[in-house]
Amino acid sequence: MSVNSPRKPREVRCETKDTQTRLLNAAEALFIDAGYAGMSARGIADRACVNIAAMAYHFGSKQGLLEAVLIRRIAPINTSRRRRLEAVHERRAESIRAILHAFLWPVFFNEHEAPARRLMGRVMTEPAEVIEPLLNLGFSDVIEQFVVAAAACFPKQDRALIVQKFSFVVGALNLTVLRPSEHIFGPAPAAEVSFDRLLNFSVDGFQQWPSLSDVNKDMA
Amino acid sequence: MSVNSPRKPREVRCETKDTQTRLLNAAEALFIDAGYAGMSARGIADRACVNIAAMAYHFGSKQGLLEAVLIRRIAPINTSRRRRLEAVHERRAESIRAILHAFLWPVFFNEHEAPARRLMGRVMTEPAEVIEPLLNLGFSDVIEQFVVAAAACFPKQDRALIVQKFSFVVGALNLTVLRPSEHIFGPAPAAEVSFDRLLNFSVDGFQQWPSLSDVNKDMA
DNA sequence: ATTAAATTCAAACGATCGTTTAAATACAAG
DNA sequence: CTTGTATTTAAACGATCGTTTGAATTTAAT
Repeated sequence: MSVNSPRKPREVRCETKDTQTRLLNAAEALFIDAGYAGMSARGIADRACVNIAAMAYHFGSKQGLLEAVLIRRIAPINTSRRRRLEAVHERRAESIRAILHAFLWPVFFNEHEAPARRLMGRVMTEPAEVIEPLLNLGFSDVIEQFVVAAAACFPKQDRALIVQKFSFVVGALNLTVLRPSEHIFGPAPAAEVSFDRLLNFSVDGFQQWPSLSDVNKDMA
Repeated sequence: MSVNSPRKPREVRCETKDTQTRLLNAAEALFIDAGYAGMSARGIADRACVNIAAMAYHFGSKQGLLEAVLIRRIAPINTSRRRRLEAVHERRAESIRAILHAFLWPVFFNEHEAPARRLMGRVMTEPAEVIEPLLNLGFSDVIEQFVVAAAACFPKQDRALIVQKFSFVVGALNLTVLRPSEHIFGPAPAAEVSFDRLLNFSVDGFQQWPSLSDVNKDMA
């Protein structure tokens, strides 16, 4: 069965970085492809060219390694999100576009680009017990701050509506960066293109636009 | 470790339906929670109150059981999507709202409601090798038809832009129905509420609204 | 060179994985 | 009841799982 096929032999020679970094990179790649349950300790060790026991020595356990993988990528993204949101507040430029820009930008443009993007997409789809420890690291706090900022832009809209609209943005972001099935939507556009499109789409979705009939009335 | 904790004992008595249905229901529930790699044959058998060998007898393999699970829920949804899109064409009412309505409605409102919704959300996040056999069952064909219909609504927009906007809708839909982390966005609203909000959000995102500055210019 | 700490290693642990086998049971038709 | 088919069962298969052990090796400081 293809799904349970034995591990493929590594096609590329191993990296030259230190053991911990090689473990982090290998675990990251396998987690992105197969999720937590689908990545095996031996698969990680093989890809990282380290002994199977190195994982326990450096990270305590498979779960500990995953947490280190997630923190390495997601903590910088969330830090960047916080800083950008603060900057928006400082220049009193709290438009929904500026807020969503601050939320989306760090995912598409950061020092680790693609791996960080796909990690961000994968982690949200994992079972609750896998990501629960991560959520306690300030992930939901950042979301909360952005929801508050977005709600301030639309004082007439229900708070619950704002929350759900924000979840729509997160969902669209997830599928965009994870790209689980290029068979369906084709190859991913450049990050700059996807970012612009997603930002425009999200801003328009957040806006409470007049209905089309009203617009036509105004035209008349 | 909580992630690798032993299977919890079933708290509810087993269903009274036939073996195949019990297997399908059990596999569906475990797949929704943990994905393909995270659901075990013995966990399925335990939950369905059947012998471990029953899975191979009735469905050939774990993979065969998963395919049956997916077909049972997703085929009706896609059939409904096709019918509704055809109806839109027949009454010559091809607005983006009507098209997205036809696409989203069958996910929120069908005879199996919540299980079908969450299955739909989970399957899109699985590794490619897991869902590949499913995609050959007309899944991507349906998407393609809707993309064509949506593109016809906006002849001035790039086809690639339409495709990506549609992927945004699918992503927002996925997170809405999967709800991997209620810790972040709180409990899910009623299906009717989520459907309305997602439809409005998606329609507005698809529209090529004038920029805010242009609107203000028109107001002046 | 000697010592001590840090790291890597081969090997094995018990547990669980998906799957298979062959016997036991249930069931329907003659 | 008898026969034959359909289904369920207990038991075991080899493979892989995450983790642990203790010795070998490397590294750095004296």
